[in-house]
Amino acid sequence: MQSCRFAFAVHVMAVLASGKSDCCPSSRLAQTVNTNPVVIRRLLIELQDAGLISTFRGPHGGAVLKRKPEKVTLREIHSAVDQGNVFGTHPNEPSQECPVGKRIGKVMLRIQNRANRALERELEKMTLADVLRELRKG
Amino acid sequence: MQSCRFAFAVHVMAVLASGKSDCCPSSRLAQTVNTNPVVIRRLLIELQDAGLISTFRGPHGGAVLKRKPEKVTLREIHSAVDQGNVFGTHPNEPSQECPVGKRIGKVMLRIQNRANRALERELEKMTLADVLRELRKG
DNA sequence: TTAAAAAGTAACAAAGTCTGTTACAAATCA
DNA sequence: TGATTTGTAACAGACTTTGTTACTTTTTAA
Repeated sequence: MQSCRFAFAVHVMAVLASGKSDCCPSSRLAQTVNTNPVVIRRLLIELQDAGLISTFRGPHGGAVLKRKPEKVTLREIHSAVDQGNVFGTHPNEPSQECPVGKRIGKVMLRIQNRANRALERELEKMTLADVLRELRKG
Repeated sequence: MQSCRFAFAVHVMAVLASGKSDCCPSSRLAQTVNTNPVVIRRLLIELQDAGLISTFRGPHGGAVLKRKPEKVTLREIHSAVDQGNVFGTHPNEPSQECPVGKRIGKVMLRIQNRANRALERELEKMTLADVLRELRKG
């Protein structure tokens, strides 16, 4: 299966950005995403490490955005929660006796890098503010 | 983990393209990729369905390219063996009571489509002939 | 006609990943 | 001091992926 962490993260960030409340606890985020609070907290840690949010403990604690939605790109959210490879590589080393097998690894790495960067470029074009606009449009 | 099918498929196509032999059996392909012949045969079926190769049974059977390497893009190879979503969506339906949860699905679909298309555009720029050139360069 | 070689296919095992869950420790506030 | 919330560890269940075995079907050639 594919990971849904990016979808969860965009959802969480959108809720925080449309925030009527200052601090949103993981329990509330979990309700709207429809998952377990621990799943959300694990996400929040990654978003926090990426500098996108802050979290606070204790009563009235929770998560808040550190930046305005216009200043948060989807690339930042993506790279915060998803390790960045679009597709996988050979799990076992190919035959070093075959001229293709001997060098395919390096070539695949270049292809991977180009694919990763293309994805990042596209995600860089979209901000959390764009997501909010789309949400309002319906 | 991520699927390595695309890497395997590019490897296989490169071997077929650099083909000293007309027909390459799955057993030989499996050797250079370093995996099991059945894994290769499953790939070959998908490449065949995509119109990129032909396979033949019986002695001296195996796989052959149907087109010249210059006419095969990496996008074609990719879409032949990888279902085309860069990242996953919510496994459980989000809360329909939350204004974000209610509409995030559609918005994520648009984001997904843009990401998928960006990846395809990049892979479309590279052909199997480019891969062969890179392999020779080292 | 028969034997050998190859793809096609089904069934299953093993490993890994991912989400979800429970439980508890640490921190914070009233 | 007690309530609330994050942080964190441990584990279960489901799913995906690769690899493996075994068998059928097709094809070639002796």
